[in-house]
Amino acid sequence: MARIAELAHMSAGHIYHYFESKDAIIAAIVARECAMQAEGFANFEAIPSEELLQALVEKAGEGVEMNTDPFQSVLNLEIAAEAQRNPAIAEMLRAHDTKVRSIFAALLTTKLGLKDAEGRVELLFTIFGGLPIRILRNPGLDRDSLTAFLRKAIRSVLRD
Amino acid sequence: MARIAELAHMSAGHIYHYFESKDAIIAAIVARECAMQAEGFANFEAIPSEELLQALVEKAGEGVEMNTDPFQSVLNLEIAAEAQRNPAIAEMLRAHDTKVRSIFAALLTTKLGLKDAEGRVELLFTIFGGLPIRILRNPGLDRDSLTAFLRKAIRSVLRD
DNA sequence: CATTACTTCGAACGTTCATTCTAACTCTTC
DNA sequence: GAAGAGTTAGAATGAACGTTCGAAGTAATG
Repeated sequence: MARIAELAHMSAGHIYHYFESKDAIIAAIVARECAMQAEGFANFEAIPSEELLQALVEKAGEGVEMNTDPFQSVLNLEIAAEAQRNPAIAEMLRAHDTKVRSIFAALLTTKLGLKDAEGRVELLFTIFGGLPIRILRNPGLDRDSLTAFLRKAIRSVLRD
Repeated sequence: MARIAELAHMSAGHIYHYFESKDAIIAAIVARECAMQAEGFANFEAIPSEELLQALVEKAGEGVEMNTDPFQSVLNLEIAAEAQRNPAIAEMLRAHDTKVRSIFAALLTTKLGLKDAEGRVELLFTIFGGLPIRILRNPGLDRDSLTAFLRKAIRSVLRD
């Protein structure tokens, strides 16, 4: 709280006029991150069926960039760690995950005509969700090389 | 420390006869986890070249099982979170990661004759490293369905 | 100008936590 | 069985942290 107050240029006590507790701040951060991610997924819905596969393959680079970004990757890991000890945060994360999973699976089913879309989605989410851990363990990661093979994998997973 | 003492059936003070500090306990846990993981990778080296690809595809199921195990996945996420605020732990993780990455990449290069093995390894490590986050966000994850597509992806990534 | 409401501060509080220390206990050795 | 070394407990310590609270400051209203 002291550090947050410092960064927000206010006293620690003053923060409690905006947030009920530190947990409320954390919940707000997580909610904002979930909302931002949901927005990203919403963009896919506007893409015509015949372009979707190619678009997903191309967007892989952005996904790698975003999920290995120093700020974003640290925040995402921090959120995961918080969810392990804070049931309220875990619940937020799970509800959000269920939502984006079904959105994305529906996309694959209807636009790409794929069976078992849920399993494919889980694999893709595992990969992008795993990037923060990867960059933590190997900060010198060659993003381009990884992206190249990721694109191969995506094409394979999104094929019948 | 109180909780550790309770689980170890000793007083909190007594623990300090075995470990210098709480950080030393954490470092020991991380070192043990790294050693166990390194052992697992060492097993691959005994596999003949012509069986390796098939073995890796088959071992995917075990990898999913292990990395979504309630204890193991929570511990791995906890270690990652710790590394974010404890430089000593981060260094251990990175040194270990460099080691296993090069072991595995050498395997792919010499036994499977693959180029750009490093990139392939990064993708595989990203996937398995991402499983703890996946199971956290979706505890109801269908492991079999995920494993099926993971095997497809592995075959694709380990092809020329 | 006076009164009221809102804003902001920072000290104080209570709790939690890792760590230290002293004293008691247990075993070994002569 | 006495002495000494190693072991264990548990209270004490001091720091860190989230939160509360009263006072001081600022703006709005009549």
